[in-house]
Order: sequence, then C-alpha cells, then structure tokens
Amino acid sequence: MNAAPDKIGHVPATAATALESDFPQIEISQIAEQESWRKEINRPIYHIHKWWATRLGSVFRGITLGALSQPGTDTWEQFYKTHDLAGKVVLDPFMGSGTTLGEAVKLGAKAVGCDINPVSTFLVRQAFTPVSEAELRAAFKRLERDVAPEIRRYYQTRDPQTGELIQVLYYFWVKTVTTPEGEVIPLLSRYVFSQDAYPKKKPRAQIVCPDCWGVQEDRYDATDLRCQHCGNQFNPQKGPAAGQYVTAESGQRYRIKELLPKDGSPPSHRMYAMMALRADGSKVYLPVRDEDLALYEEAQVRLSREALPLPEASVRPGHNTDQARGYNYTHWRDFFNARQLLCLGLLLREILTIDDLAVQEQMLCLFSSTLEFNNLFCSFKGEGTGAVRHMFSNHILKPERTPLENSVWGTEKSSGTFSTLFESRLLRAKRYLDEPFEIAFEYDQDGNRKGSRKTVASHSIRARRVETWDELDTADHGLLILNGDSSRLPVPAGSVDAVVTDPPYFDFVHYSELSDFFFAWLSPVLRHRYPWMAREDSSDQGEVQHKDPRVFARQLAAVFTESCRVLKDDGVLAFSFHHSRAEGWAAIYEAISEAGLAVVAAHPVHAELRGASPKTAAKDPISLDAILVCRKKAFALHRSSAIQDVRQSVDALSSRLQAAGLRISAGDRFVIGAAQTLIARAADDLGFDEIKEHLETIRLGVRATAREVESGVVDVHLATV
DNA sequence: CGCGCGTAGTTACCTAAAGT
DNA sequence: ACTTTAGGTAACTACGCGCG
Repeated sequence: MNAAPDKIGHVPATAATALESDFPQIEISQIAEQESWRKEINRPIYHIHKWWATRLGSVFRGITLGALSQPGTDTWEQFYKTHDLAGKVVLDPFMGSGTTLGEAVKLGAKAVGCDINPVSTFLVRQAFTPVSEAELRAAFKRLERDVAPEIRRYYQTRDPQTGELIQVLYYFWVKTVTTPEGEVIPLLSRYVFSQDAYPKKKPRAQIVCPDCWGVQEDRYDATDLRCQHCGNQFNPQKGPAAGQYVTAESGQRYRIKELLPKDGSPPSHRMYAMMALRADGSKVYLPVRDEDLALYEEAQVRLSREALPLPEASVRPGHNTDQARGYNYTHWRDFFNARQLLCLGLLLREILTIDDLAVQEQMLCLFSSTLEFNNLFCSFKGEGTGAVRHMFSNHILKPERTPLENSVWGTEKSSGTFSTLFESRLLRAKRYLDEPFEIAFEYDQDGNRKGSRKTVASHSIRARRVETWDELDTADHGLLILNGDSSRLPVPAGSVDAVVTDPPYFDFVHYSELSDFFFAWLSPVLRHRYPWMAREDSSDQGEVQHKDPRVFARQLAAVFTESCRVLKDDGVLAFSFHHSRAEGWAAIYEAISEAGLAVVAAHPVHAELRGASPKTAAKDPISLDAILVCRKKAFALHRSSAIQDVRQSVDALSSRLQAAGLRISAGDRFVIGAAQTLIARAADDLGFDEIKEHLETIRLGVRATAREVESGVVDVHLATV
C-alpha cells in the first residue's frame, strides 16, 4: 500500500486488518505516557492485585482495535468511539494481569486468556467478576464488626500526653547482628529514621538516640546532637552499619553477612520507634516502651496457641529468591513477624467464613494484595512520599535493614492496609467495570495541550465468565479464563480472530518465584476448589523463562505454534516487545519463524517503564516497545529489504517520535531497528546465529548514529555494512 | 593482591495527579 | 491551596572479573 519512509513495515498485498498498515503510534504514546503516571487509577481492573508486568491499557486498546478492524480503518478516529465487536474472539496466551482481556471485552469482543501461573489466573478471575458494591460493603462491614477489633487491639499504644489509647500506624524495626564478643549491633546507617521527601523545605526529622533509644525531633542534617532524654552526645548521620560492613563499639569492622545467626534462622530485629495517630488526627512519633513490647509478646503467645491458616511452603532456590535465602529466609512465613502472622491469620480465617463464594474470593484477593504491604520486606519512604515502600517495588526480594511494620487492618490515615485497599483498589476496580473510561487530552484554541480528562468510550464491562470453549462459542460477551500451558489450548483450530499478547522477555523477571509469596497463602485455602491451586508452588515445567536464549526461543515457539493453530487465516498475532540485546530479538525471530508466522509490521510505542532493574538504564534507557504484528507465513507477502533501508526507517521513525516530544535514546533506536530487521528478514528463514549477527550490525549502527547525532558529527551511512 | 572497569544494587530525592 | 500517594530517577556504592 505504501513505501513511504515514515511508515515502518511493509503492507502485504493480502492485508486483512488495519493493524498491518496503520497504528496511531504518536497519539497512543502520548496517552500511554499519561496513563503510566498512575496506572492503578487509570486502569484499576488490572491493579486489583500485584502483578509484575502490567501493560498499558491504552496501547492494548489500540492494538486490539486495529487487529479487529478492516484494512484502511483509521484506528485513531475509532479510538474514542464505543464499539460492539460481538462475535469476534481475542486470545491472550500470556494473560498476566488481564490487560488484553479487559480491552477486548470493552470493545464488545469475546476473549480467551490463559496463563501458566495460578496467581495470574486467580487475580484475573477476580478482576472480571461483577460483584455489587453493596454486597462488598456488607461483607466488609461484617469483617469490621467480627474481626477488626481483635486485630486493632494489637496496634495500640498509650498517648503519653493524654494517657488515652491511640492507634499505631507503623512500627519501626531494625535488624540486629551479634558479634563473637556478644555485642548486639543495630544495622542503622543513620539515627535519622524519618524525614520529609523535601528535607530542604521541611528539615524537621525524627532521630533515635543510640544510647537510650529515646526519640526526638531535630534537623534532618544535624551532625552533633545531645539526647534530650539521657544527655548522650552523638552524630545522627553516623550509624554502625555502612554498606556491607558494621562497626562494633571497639572499632572492629565485620562483614554483616558473616554475623548472621549460625543456626540458619533469619536475622533478629529490634522494634525501636512507632508512629501513632492521635485522637485529633495528627501523627506522632513515639519511643517504644515496655508496654509496647509486652503487647507484641502477647501477640507472639497467641500466635502459638491459635489454629490459623498460615503458609507452610518453603522458599525454593532461584534467581530472585536467592538473595532472601542468603539471609536465612527459607520459609514464606519468615517474611512476617509474629504480630503480622497472627493478625493476617485471624483476618484470613474470618474471610473464609463468608458464605457467598464470589464475595469471599473478592475478599481473598484483597487479602492477598494486603500481604504485599504487611511484611518485613517493606520499608518506610519518609513523610510526604506515601509512607510504605512495598516489598516488590524492585522486583527482587531484598531483606530490609530497617523494615516497617504496617498495621493489618489499618486506620483512615494508613496506606497499604486491608481497610484502605478495600476502597482504593477493590471498589475502584468494580466501579471501572460499571463505567470504563479512557484518557483524552484537551486542547486550547491554539491547539496546545492544556490537560486531560476521562472519557467514557465503552459499554460497561458485563463479560459473562464461561468455563469451556463451547460455552464461549454460544455466549455473547463471553470470557474464558484458563490456567495452564498455552502450548495446549482447549480451543479449536482456526477459531480466533486475533492473538494479542505480551510474552515474557528472555532474561527478565522470574514471576513464579515471586508469585510464590502470594501462592503460599492462597494455595492452602483454594486448593480444594481449583485443581490449578493444588500444587507445591506456582512454578511449572511449561514456564517460558530461560537464561539460554535458544531454549527460551523453543519454549516461546511452542506457545506461538499453538496460537497460530487456533488463529484464523486472516487473523493477526500481535505482541509488544523490547530488549536491549541482540539475543533477545534473535529468540523472538526464531520463535515466530518456527511457529509458521512472519512479522509483517512493527509500530514503536511508549512502553511501560520497568524501573525494576537499572541494568540497562544507565546508558541506553529503553522507553519504547515495538508492537510486532505477525501473519501466518502462507498469507504474508514477504519483501526482503537491504540493511540501509532498515537504517532509513530507524531515522525516519526516530525523528517523527522526537518531533512529537518523546525522548529517543540509542536503546530506543535499537528497538526500532531490531523490529525492522525482523520484518526485513521474515522470509529468509535464518538460523539463530545468522539473525543475531544482522541484529548486532544494526545495534552497532544505530548506536553509532545516535552518538554522532548527539556530538554533531555528520551522519555517516551504513551502506558499506 | 590491589586496581580498573563495567555492571548490579541502594539511597536520597523528585513529581503528576488524586485527595481533601 | 495544600497534602498525600505511588510511583520514578540520578547519583552513589558494592561487586565480580580480568589483569599485571
């Protein structure tokens, strides 16, 4: 259809969908960027529970719309219209948090989602279960009446000013080590334990005395302080812990890891301060007194006497879990202290008494969300920053030197507690089912963007959950949510209009190791209800994740082959992808070819930013995803192009995106170039090493160009390559 | 064994938009 | 208009590896 240099991809003569030629990449990138600021508010149904790689809903709305529209349709023009694509079926074989399913049902299509991870299947089923706000509120009220008072009593302290009992918001803990001489050292790097996010504007900070453990207020940068309780003179900026070392009173330095308990138990902790909520609603920092320690011990004693549904599973060795295991965290229950285990156990036991199973499972999902904010791997972020840094903010399991103990039930001023997440996550998500919305920009008379608003562009989400393909076939707006290996789907051949997905990226996060944290709680209470919950852990032989790109390619090929089987001949398989290394792309190429597919188009678009690992972020941060569009090989028109054409496309695309205000790094140029290379070589059936070599050439080529452009050196063409 | 180097992991600080 | 939330990012620091 066109060979214009500003379009990437070559439109096959047989194009069957709009997505093969058109994608409003700039408009959607801008919305996607806006959406990514507060994903949980802009697409609440995909954030009902923690998932590690949630895709941007607006991008997947665009992809799904394009994949289900006739060639020549202007996708952008259709973006805000209400659609009713009844009869169309969309499949996502890596459904994750369910983004594709949600966007497909919003367009009125039927959807099939499958994931090998049971936590994913559980959370997606909860996300799409319509339960009325009234029913949920009634269940919440019952819990509030029957179990909240019991839980709250373990989060109380006496206000030293008034003598009243007040609620504790947070307990501050610090890990301690014991030297061979018997000295117990707290692993504090500073004695300032709380300060504002803008310390220069609000220098008021909380400091604990290393001698008497009294708490006092002073400047965040104070270097010479006299304790107002015991008179001790000290430097609040210098604690005994620095990096991987700790210094004893004698001046002797030890490696912290060498002082861990020798018996293989997790590190010890000391509770050293609290933040409580006064009757007038103000927050106050308090030292820990004997009565507070006694209350904790009471919880410990009760924990040993109660029969509670607590996790028994051990932490299996793995890429993401070894760091925690290195600190002797060998069982998932080690991630919680006694009070947390007691209160979580009491709450879970009560939730399990809810008769209506649909409501009960909504509450179980909320309970599981709460776990993320109520364990010893959480930390305090400081005032003015959203107090709790939850355990998965880094996609790793890093033992915190100074854990923050949140309160399980919570107060009106808490964050990350059962009662606050009920409103901010569960009810918000249910409201989105009733009234789904999109972000739209508003412009002033001169055409400048002046703000954004939410606009309704879909019918309410009334997907009917079905359990089999036959039911889906006959139901309007059916939704089939499966658990299992997507290389064997209970779906007939040639029955799906589009496959829209986000495959795991070679070398990235190992979800099942992390999802075990939730699975350890969910499995014992759900294993009799769902066969896919009845396993030892959330891992599976069929998982697509391997450090060897060739093995990874083979695993991915199995799923793509199955997707190709169930796909109609005029359907597309589209997915988002990016990777900073040639191997990652070579693996994708191999998986696609082996499945009998060919990449026919690629559209760059704003990616979800994975802040998790800075491994590539330093030099060439990637902010683009490539939307790769594939057709069955027999129905795709192939055109091999020369490497300089690929280079030209990269230049054209990059400058267009830059003109639209996106920052394009060398890493982004490689994403565009690699995607172009997959199109250019789609017909060549290259082996892994051959395609990798091509990709390497492109990688070096586009990087060089980026540097030259930056330094003002005249562009040199790669025609010689 | 110390050093340089590239990369993995941590901390301090910053922010758009929601909430009040 | 101000505070809170749930994130992000720059800069720093530790770590592993090869090398003399």
